[in-house]
Amino acid sequence: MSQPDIPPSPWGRPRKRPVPVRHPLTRDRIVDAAFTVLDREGYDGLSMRQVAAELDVAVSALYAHVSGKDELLELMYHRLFEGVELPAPDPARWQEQVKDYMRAGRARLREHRDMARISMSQVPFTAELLPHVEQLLAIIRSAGLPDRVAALAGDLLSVFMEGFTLEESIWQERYRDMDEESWNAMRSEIQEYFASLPPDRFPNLVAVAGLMADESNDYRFELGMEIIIRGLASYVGEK
Amino acid sequence: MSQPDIPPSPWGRPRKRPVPVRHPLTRDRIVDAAFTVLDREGYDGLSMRQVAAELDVAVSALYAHVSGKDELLELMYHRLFEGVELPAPDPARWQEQVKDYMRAGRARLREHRDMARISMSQVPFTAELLPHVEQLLAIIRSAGLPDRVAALAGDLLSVFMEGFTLEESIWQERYRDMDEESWNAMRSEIQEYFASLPPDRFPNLVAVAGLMADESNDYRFELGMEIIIRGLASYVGEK
DNA sequence: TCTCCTTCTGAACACTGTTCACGATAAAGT
DNA sequence: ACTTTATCGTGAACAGTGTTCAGAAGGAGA
Repeated sequence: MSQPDIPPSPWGRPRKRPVPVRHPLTRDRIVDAAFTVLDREGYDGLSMRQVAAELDVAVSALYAHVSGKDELLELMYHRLFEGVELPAPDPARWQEQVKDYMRAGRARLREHRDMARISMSQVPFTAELLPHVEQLLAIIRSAGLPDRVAALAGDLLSVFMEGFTLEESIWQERYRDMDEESWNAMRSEIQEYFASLPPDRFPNLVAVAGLMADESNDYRFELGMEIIIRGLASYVGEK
Repeated sequence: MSQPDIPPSPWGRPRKRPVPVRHPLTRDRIVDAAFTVLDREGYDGLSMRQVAAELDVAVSALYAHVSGKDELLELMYHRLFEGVELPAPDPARWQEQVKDYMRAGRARLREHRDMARISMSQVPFTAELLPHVEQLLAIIRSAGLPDRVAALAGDLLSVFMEGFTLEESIWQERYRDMDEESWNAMRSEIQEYFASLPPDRFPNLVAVAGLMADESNDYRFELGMEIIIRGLASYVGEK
């Protein structure tokens, strides 16, 4: 089961040695608690002290298992990728496979409040994540894209997925403590606002006002993917 | 012209004081100081106290002009858009116009350290920014894209621009305090690292290793824009 | 000169991430 | 069984954060 170790990336931050603990505090338990706090308090309320409190433990105890908050965030980010299945590349279905990869990513980001914010400040090039990068790259390269496009496509797709989900979650967070009623009021207010802009100065915004305040994020995400993939597909066969 | 300081005699009444408030605090001066601090200390070092110190003023003075740090960040974000020229849409050149818009955005983000991080957590839908959104939308709609695509295109393009620049700046920041030499060492190390991955498990990463560690960010940005625009262009005429 | 009013100050509050000398505790050695 | 030893967790402290608020300073108007 144990594969040969992937050498640690030179830019990754040095880890604390994984000391086998008999009992309680482990990195995993800390990460679990961190997610609990994140979901309850949001990103701005995610503090080492809150995590420690969640575990009924002194703050300083955390630092024996985790080098600091940065590493904790990194570990949370890694959680995102745990247990995702990586299908074998099927050149005939590369577009659908890419979309599935993106959909899965967005879904996982949405599982935890403010997760997109954490994800955005991480660079997915640590050793643990290489298999996923490799897999996406495999799917894209199997489609017959030129290497210079393939090398960028992963970034492009990830940036869209994370950025889109981040924007989604910012809106969501902004109206977090609003009841259904005032949220609907707000929505129609926004729509009215766009529609009521001076049409001579904002003709285009007014024209698409209905579409912009439309809340079908799923559709918008699908369309965004389709646009990018069409762009990628236009390079198939090029050198 | 300031006079040389005479130490106050301990028995005398406290003199009226050192910093004459020649011209008063304004939002603009505060934002200026914030940028100075940002460039010197980075995002994590951008604190209200540092900004106040930059202006030789007590922290609490800031709160008379700015509701809090959030608003300060928003004002900084608005600065980004000040003085950008908005060309009249020319349907024949829409692709180049979109690219120019993106290039300008990236350039402005790169003018200040960590600016991409600030930008990423802002949603460009405040009243001051509407003309810019309108303008980009005008260019896109002039190209003959269906409205549902046009309504998303602005988001898609912005997300790419900001996300790309953010990733750029994360790398840049990570190796901020490195001299030229150790940075080159690091670069070849990274390239070696990718090339030295077990080829049976990471055939695709190994294959494009050279391209990934390639540092021509400008080229990658151009290519990314081209991909998205090709995707958009594929919708021209569709309904 | 006296009052009003705006602008700025100083101190305080409740937090934050991180470090470190110190105890408790359980395993290992005798 | 008793002692040693090493590890894990504690509590307190440090230096910093955003924000608030009573009050002082200074100029304008009466």
